[in-house]
Amino acid sequence: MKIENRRDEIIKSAAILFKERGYSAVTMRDLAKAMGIKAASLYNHIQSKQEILASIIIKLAEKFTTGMDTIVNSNKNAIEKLERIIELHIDVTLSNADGLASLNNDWMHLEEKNLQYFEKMRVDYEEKFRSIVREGVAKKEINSYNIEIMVFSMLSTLRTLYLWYPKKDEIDAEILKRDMISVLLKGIIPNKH
Amino acid sequence: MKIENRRDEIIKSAAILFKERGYSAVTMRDLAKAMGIKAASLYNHIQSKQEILASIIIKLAEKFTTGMDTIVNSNKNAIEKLERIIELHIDVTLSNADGLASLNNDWMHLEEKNLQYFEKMRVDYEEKFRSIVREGVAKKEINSYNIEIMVFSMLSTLRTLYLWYPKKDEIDAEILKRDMISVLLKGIIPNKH
DNA sequence: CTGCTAAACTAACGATTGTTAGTTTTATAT
DNA sequence: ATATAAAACTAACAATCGTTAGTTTAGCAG
Repeated sequence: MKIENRRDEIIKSAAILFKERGYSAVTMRDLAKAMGIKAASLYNHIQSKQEILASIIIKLAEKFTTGMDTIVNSNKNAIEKLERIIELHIDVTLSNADGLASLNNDWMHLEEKNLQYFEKMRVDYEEKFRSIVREGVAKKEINSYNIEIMVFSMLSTLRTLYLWYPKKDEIDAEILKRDMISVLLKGIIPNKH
Repeated sequence: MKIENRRDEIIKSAAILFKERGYSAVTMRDLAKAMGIKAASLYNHIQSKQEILASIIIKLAEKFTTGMDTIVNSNKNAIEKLERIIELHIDVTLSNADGLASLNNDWMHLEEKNLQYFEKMRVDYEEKFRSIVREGVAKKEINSYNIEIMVFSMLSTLRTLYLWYPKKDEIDAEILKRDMISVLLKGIIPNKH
C-alpha cells in the first residue's frame, strides 16, 4: 500500500497548513505547492478536500474517545483519573500537534455525517469528564466549586496545549506532565490545614 | 453620524457569523443575508471585508492592552494582579463574546499593518502576564513551577471563556469570578501546612 | 411639493475555488 | 527491452468570491 504513504504525507502537510491559516483559507493549490506538485495531482491520492479534514479530525477524536474510555473503566479515584486525562492530552498533543488545530477550530466544516459523529464524541467526552469531577466532589476528593467552571478550566488548557507547547521544546515532557498536574489539580483539591 | 449605527450592526452581525464559521468561510453574501440586504449594499457602510475583521479584533485587543496596563501600574501584589486579570477577561468576555472568537481564531487573516499591530499587542500582553508571575515566584507568593506552564494554563482558560460561558448563563458573573479565581490560582499558591 | 442624501438595489467584473478529463512521465517487475 | 501501473502533468469546467458602477427607492428638510 505505497499509496497510503503519499496520502499520509498529503494529510500531514494539510494539517500544518490548516493549523496556520484554517481549513477554509487553505486552497488545494496551496496544499499542492507545499507538496511540490500540481493541485490536480492530489486527486490521485485523495478524493476531496473534505476527506482530508475528516481524516485529520476523526482519527484524533477517536484517540481521545478510546483514551477516555480506558480511564473511565480503570479502578482509580477521581484525582488519579484526572491525572490520566492530563497525560492523555499531553501524549496526543506531542504525537499530532498540527492536527489538533483542525480538531479545535475547523470541526464545524465537517460534512453532515462526520459532523454528527464528531459532535457526539465530543459531547460524550465532556460528559465523562464531568462525571469524574462530580464523583470526586461527592467523595470529597475535590472542592465543591461550580462543576462547569472546573471542567472547562481544565479542558480549555488541555485543548489549547497544541498552541504553545511546540514553541517551548525546552520543556521536558515529564516536567510538563508533573507541573501541569500540579497547576491544574491543586486548585481544586482541598487544602490541608 | 447615523452611518455608525448601521455600520455597528454589520460588525456585530459579522462577529456572530465569524464565530460560527470563521472569517474565511463567511462570504459577504452570507453577511448581507443575515442583515436582510444584498451584498453590494454593505459597501455603503464599510469599505471591505478586511475592515470588518480589523474593527472587531483591534478594538478588543486594545481593551486588553489598556486593562493590563492599569493592572501593571497598580500597587498590588502578584496574586492580586492575577485576580484583576481574571476579572478583566471575564468582563471583556461578557461584553463581547462573539468578537473574541475572531480575536482568538482569525487574527492571522489581518492584513500586514494591523497584523503587526495586533501581534505586538499580544506579545506585550503575554510578557506582562509573565512578568507578574515571575515577580510572584521571586517573592514566594507563587510556587516555582515552570513559568510558561503557569502562564499558559491560566491564559488558555481565560482566552477560551467565550466558548462556553454563553451556554451556561445560569452561572452568575460574581460566582464565575470567585470560583475562577479559586480554580486558577489555588493551584499555584503554596499550601499552608 | 421639491430637492437632497442615505441606503437600498441590479448587474456585472476579474480572480479564484474545488474538481474532472485526458495525457504524459516515471518507476518497477518480468 | 517491454509491459504495467502509479503518479505526475496540462487544460479547463462551473460555481463562487470580494468588489465596483450605475440606478432606484425612501425619508427628511426647506
